[in-house]
Amino acid sequence: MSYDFNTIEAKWQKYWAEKETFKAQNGSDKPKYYVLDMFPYPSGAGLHVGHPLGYIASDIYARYKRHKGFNVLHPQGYDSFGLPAEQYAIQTGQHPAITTKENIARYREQLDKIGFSFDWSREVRTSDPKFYKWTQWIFIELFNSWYDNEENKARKIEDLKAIFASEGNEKVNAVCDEDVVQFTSEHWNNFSSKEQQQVLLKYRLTYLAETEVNWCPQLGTVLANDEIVNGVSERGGYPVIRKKMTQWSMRISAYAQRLLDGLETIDWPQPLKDSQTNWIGRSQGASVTFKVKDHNATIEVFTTRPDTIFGATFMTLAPEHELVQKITTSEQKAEIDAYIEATAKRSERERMADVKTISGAFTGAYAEHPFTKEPIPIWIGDYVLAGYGTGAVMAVPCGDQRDYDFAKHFNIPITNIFEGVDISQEAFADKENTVISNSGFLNGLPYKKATKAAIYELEKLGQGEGKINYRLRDAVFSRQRYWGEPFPVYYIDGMPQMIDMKHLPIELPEVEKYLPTETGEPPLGRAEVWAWDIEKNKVVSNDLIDHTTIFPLELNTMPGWAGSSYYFNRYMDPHNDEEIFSQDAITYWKEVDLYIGGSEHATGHLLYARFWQKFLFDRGIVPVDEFAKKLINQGMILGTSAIIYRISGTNTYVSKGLKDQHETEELRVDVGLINNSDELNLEALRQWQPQFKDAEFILENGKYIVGREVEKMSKRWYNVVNPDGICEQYGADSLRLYEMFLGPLEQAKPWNTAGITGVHSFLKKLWKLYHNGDEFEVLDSEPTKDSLKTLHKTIKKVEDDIENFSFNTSVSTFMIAVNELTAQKCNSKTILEPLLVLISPYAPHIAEELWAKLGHDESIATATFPVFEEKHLVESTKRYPISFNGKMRFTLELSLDLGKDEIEAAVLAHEKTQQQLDGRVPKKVIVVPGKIVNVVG
RNA sequence: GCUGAAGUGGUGGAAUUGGUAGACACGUUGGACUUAAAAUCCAAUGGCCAUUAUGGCCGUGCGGGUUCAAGUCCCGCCUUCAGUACCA
Repeated sequence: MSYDFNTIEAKWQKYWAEKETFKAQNGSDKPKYYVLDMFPYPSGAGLHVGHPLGYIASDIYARYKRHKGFNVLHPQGYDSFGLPAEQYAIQTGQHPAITTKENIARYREQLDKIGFSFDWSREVRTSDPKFYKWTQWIFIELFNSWYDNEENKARKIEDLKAIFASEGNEKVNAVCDEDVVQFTSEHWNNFSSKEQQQVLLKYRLTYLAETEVNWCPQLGTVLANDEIVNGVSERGGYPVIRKKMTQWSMRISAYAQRLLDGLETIDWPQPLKDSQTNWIGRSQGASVTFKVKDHNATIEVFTTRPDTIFGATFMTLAPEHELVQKITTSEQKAEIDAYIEATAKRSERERMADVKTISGAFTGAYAEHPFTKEPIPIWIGDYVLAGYGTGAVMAVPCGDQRDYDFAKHFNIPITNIFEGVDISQEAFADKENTVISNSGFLNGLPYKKATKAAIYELEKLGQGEGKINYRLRDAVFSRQRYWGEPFPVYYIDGMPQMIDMKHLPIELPEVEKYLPTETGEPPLGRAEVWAWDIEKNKVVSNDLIDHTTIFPLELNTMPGWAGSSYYFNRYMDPHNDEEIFSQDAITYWKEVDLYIGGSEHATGHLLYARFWQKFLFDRGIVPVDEFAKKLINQGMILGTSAIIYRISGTNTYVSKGLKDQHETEELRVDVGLINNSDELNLEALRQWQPQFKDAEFILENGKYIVGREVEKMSKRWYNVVNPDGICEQYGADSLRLYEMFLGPLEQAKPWNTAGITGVHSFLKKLWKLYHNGDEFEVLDSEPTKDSLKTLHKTIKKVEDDIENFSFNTSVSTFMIAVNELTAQKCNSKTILEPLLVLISPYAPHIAEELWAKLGHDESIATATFPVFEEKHLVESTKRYPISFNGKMRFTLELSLDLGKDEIEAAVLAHEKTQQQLDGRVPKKVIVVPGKIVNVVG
């Protein structure tokens, strides 16, 4: 019987599904282990071979952990809200729910063919109302919370109301909007309900605010910072402009420090941690308040170098700074207005691309230096960003290159406050080697002491304090889209009201078109039934809005990251309609032990998910404040495009080796048209696209050889390889092994279908090992010492490899083992049975088949991982470290079972006499001039 | 510019962490089997030189250094990829 992988794989996939082999129980005597993949967005294009890489790795680990006696949770689901389905709906009128459902069905079919051990009974979809009920619930919880800096955690808004009612807000140390004014309990109690709501909104963890947002006109929506790449939208590459809008925001800035601190406690890749650290952007310094001369106004700046305050010879405000209009003198007004207009016109992208050009304008106003009381001219310039710090800087040209360049450009005086430093060419920014001079009370002090002293003096004046500033901004949470979670929010008198939890979910209404309305409202503005009846507690028709009992509902939807910020917890108890998850479930599973996914989510999903987890922790809903202990970023699998060379102006194509003789242009063709040796199938090409029907070819040695280029797998380059075809031709086990064999999990690597024959023939050899001719035959015979050695060597290596996520090398180990066992003609059950368990995480189908043939009724998934016994390896070479002449240290590799002293003596003896060692002679002794370095037995 | 990772045969990649560099596989070449092809099996395969046993020299981006011993450690360069960018 030959290795009929198609039949075997279909059989076992059906078996696993029917027997629910991989269904996880909430609770067990075994220790728990939670292995999670980043759930996919089901796009219309289906899976290519790059997608399953991480899933295969996590599946191997999950299956391994089951063999090791763990109760493993390994779920899968779909991140099914998103822009592509909506764009498709706009173009075709097809409801996104239908497109999404179809795409999911296709994904599932493809995933099933690869033989994953997912517990599909726990599947979640973010676009399923049963799921987004809980997304809405978390939103409400955030709305009903505030961040207490004293306790350093989120607390219920009820607590805050109680504090306001009894003592006002004077003593409250909370993360809140900057414009809150102080009030007493008496004030509070006399506020109208609306006034109270307005005040509370400034404290809530999700709040409504007029914010300047990244507006993308082409997409008709607001984008978060991480959805913008190089000043254009990540999806589609459209321009993005700044615009003021009333939006929901998430007060993630409250968690900036804890998000940083938490990184210390989790085992995530350093590059990923670095980019989160960078994104949060903590900088320590001071805030300094400058009085504006002749105005009742002050300018607050943030600086990391308060020690250089005596070097401040001017100030620069961002053009958008609110004080600009107020302080600009009439003589300077025209110039300032012109400059502001010019900068506003420049897109974010132009501003970024053009950082070299120095521009700015003088307001005519002066600030007063806190210590010298000298006047300091106030300028505006677009190198100061409105969105960072206070949107204003004290410019110290001698210590900051940008200030220096600005000063030179506008002929502003530069004062040198550094001892023994030449600043005639450039600014001096080396903190560590700074000695301050020309700076009053700071003279002679180094950076650290000067900083301390400056802050101390500023505090005395009441014009500054030490401060930590973060780059991390609150996250805008509104999207002007249809295909997202609706907010559980209606408005009374312009103030947002939460819909009671028991009426959730608020389901998406039907609309006839998925575009924004003519008046610029989000698509939900088109819904005819989208108003809230507070008496009936249900969504009713818009016509009925009377602002007495029926009120308008929020028209925005939530962003893509809403559902993905907690889905990992929902898998623990996915069908619970009463709670987001039971406390039993979350107490048992706690957190994700291993999370595998792409590094592109570093500053998006992975940051927001950590934020929500910390919030849920503060509110006692989850037991740990980091959701994933260990995370691995799998590398991208790249495509190997095929290139043909057209002679310019003709329909003649020249083979790669001859292309230099002609003037050619490159065209990419489908990689499916290429055989294993880069030869193009001309007939298939002619049929592929009409333009090649009458093409002519200049061949070399009778063949057309294509050029190859490694690049991202994409339909555009015709280099996409579909896993279905691979499964059909070589089997899922081959696909799984090959994806691992390609290279280290975390590294980007090119796909080349040709190489799969290596792992495929390994599987055929493995199959043969269990067969005598056509008959299955495994005997109860005593294993040979060599076979035991092979087995235990393999156990050791594979176990180490899996623990270190170095799956590529264990595939090689299997190959070596099978080759050795074949050469040993091993047919002993003692060897062949545990070997299957080792291989089963990688190639589960063939392992199940052979396992069943060995007479097991239960799935191999229930088998125990074989135990490594060192005694079987003692016959092999062994390393002995010895010292020699008291100084040199050697490692001797011998197949002799000798003691340390004997070896030392033996080596000395051998070196001198080349005589026998204890009756046995090492095969080879490597000698470097006069000294033995290595002995190989 | 800054941060991080990495440079090993024709290719993907190994190397027990300082101890025989190139495991394993692809590809290539030769051979066996076959009418033929596919499949399968065997052999060779870093470079140069020598050779009808065996052998020698050079080799892990470049230049130095430490060491009996360096792909691995140290110093200085070069290149590539990824992230980030007027962050005060």
